[in-house]
Amino acid sequence: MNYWLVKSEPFKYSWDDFVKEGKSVWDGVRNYQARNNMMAMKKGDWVFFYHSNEGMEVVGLAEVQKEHFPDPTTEDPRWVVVELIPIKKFAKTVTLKTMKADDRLSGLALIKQSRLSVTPVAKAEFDIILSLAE
DNA sequence: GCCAACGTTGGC
DNA sequence: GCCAACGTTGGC
Repeated sequence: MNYWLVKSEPFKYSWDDFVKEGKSVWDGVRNYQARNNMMAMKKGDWVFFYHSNEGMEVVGLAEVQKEHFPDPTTEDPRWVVVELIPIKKFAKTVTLKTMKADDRLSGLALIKQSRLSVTPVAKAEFDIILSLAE
């Protein structure tokens, strides 16, 4: 069981859009590191859903429904997608500010590699963020 | 809106 | 294969 974090700009695709559709094919990733992370995702892994640019906070929890398959939005075979389903919206969102201020989260890939759209989250980090969200 | 970080491209 | 130029992302 692994843990991840995906980013989306809420004015393009928000948590509410995600819930409305009931699932999401995470397409459009054109970065090798992010792609590699998606390829490592297993069905049942948990995924934080983060709003970048506006909000800058973790808003909810999702789960990997389908492991990687070719990105239907491109002919290029290098790119893959995963399918995610929403699990729950957090009672309290966890802002980037909060995470940056927490020493226990100083190693978070989200903070260290702010431009990467799909990042791994360690079990310990996952538990801390989850506890901050409840 | 600015700019730092960083990935990608292309000339050599 | 190096590196400068350029484009994109995302925090502030």
